[in-house]
Amino acid sequence: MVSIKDVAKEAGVAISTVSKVLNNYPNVSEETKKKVYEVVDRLNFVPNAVAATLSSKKAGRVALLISLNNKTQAIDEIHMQYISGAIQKAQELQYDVITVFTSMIENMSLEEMTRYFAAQSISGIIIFGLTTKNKVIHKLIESGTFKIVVVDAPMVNETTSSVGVDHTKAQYDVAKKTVVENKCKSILYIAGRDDGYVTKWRIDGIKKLCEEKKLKLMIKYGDFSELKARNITMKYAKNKSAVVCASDLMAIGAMKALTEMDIFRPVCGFDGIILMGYVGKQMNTVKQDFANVSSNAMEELGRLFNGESGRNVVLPHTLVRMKYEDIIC
Amino acid sequence: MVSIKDVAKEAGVAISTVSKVLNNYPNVSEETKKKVYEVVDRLNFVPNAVAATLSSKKAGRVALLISLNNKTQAIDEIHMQYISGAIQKAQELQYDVITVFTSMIENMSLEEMTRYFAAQSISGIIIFGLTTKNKVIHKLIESGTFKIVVVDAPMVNETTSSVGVDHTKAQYDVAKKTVVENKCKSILYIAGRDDGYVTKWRIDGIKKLCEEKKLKLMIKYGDFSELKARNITMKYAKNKSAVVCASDLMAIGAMKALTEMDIFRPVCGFDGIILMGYVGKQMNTVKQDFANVSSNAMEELGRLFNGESGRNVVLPHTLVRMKYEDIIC
DNA sequence: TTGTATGCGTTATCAG
DNA sequence: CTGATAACGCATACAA
Repeated sequence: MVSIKDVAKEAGVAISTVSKVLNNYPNVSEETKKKVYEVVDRLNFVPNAVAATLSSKKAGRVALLISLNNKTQAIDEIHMQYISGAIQKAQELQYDVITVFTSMIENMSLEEMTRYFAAQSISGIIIFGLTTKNKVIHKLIESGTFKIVVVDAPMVNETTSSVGVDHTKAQYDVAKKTVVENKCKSILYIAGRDDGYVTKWRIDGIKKLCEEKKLKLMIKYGDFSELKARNITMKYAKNKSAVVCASDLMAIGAMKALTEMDIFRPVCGFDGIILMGYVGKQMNTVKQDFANVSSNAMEELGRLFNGESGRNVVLPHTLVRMKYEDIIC
Repeated sequence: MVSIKDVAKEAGVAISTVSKVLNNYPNVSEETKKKVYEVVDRLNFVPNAVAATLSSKKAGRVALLISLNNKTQAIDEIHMQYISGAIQKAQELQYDVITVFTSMIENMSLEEMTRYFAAQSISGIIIFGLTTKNKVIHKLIESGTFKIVVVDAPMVNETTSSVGVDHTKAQYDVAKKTVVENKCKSILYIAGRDDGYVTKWRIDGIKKLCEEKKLKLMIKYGDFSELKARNITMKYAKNKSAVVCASDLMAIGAMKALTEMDIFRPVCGFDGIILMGYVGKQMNTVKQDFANVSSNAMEELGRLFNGESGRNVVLPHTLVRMKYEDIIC
């Protein structure tokens, strides 16, 4: 294994000089730079990331904290996009990434959780799928021990940023399009889980629309469950003129129910997952670019690492109709 | 941050003693053990994994190498299962895990790739989705530099194990069931990509069945593409009595084509992905437990770390019919 | 501009 | 059975 020592010897300079060249320190002559780079190239040297993080005080290791609480694997697509987007950007920024599932740390106290991350020299964490119920993680965020970026949750402080689309506006937009297209008068809204931040935001969106358009609105909680959405639809959709759902999966459940009931009601979803293309009928949905979201989250973490303070980052969304022809390949 | 030094001081022993206690070295008195553990507990000490891997010579960091070449996100489910299964088991075995996508290393030479992993102190690699075309990775395997477990590819040597279901038998089983149920006489087989190892194995399976049952067999390569499977079906399915596909996605494409052609032919798939439940009609498919596969791969890597030599590990598969009622929740 | 020396938190090899 | 002490590979304050 060729180390920085070998490079130094071969180039006829000191270890520290090589280190300086590699880390772009200002006071190094062009000549030695060239010399060092030549040897680095020739010996095919890559600095040992483990040694670097041990030695350096500066941030560079980040943990992806992912909740796999939902049993349904149909949304694995979303997590996978999150992971690959984050890892891609991390490589660009030269950060190391470890992936952690909440199931691995769910019973820890704040102390234990802090140690757990500290033991891995983690300096930043990106949290996906945080609910209001997870108290320990909230404490972790408040503690300020780590730089944290939360996706789709309104946590912002000196060491914490939040990243995500504007769920209120997105829900408003997609519902409006559906309602206008079909001249609807009353809406059955199937919300997510009451412990989810996005749930509240999206409800705000649908409420705003209904006030503006003077539509009657009934809100039921479907817990992001396809089955519950199905049952709710069976029970309440008949005398409504549209079913607006807070997720694609619930929209699929609602649509299947309507088909069975043999009545037509426009349905719209939220997320833009590929699965939507397979269920036969088209519908409007909000398309989030999940890889882009987590890529942005990683960049935002970079800002925090550089000493800047937390903020709220809003990412764009688009409205789409997904049909089979679009997704087949 | 409490370190081993703090523990040593607090317990009134030497650093090395603490280390020995923590790593279960033989020659330590029960008394000092108890003393050390008490302090470890009280100070909530967790050894720094980064420092440990830098210092220790022993294997403990593994890379998950994942191909995301297919555009279709419908199979993200599979990758996600692979990842979570591997990480779960790794935590159990006290290994560190990093996730690497082939896109990040695809243009590297053997040298560069070796450095890349070495730079991260990687000692073991689990490879998913290897094709015959990736020459550099084959060289990496032959080099013996790392302990490697390959999923679904027949690479076995002193430092390499392979893990996966018996694809030949699985293809034979699922096709047989379909053929028998429907009393078929001739088969259109839509294979995967010709550079995939599983493709060859599965073809062996269908050939064996056709010989046994004296069925006429036509084989076409669908490249695991839903669209190609669709086109192949359109072109050749009419005068066959069943369509056997080497993947669920292709089976879905075939089924959609048959529906459009307004003819019925039994179709069977391979993989058992959730998506199958959404496409309306049921069909037979092979269910692989992907999380279990990668969990086993991680365990196998552990064996290699312990100095044992490579081998071929065959995991069980099951036959299922997936319908909507089974997957909704 | 370059080199020297020290430390990061462990593990491992000795000597005691 | 226990304790110094030298690595591990790199970063960095400080000296030259």
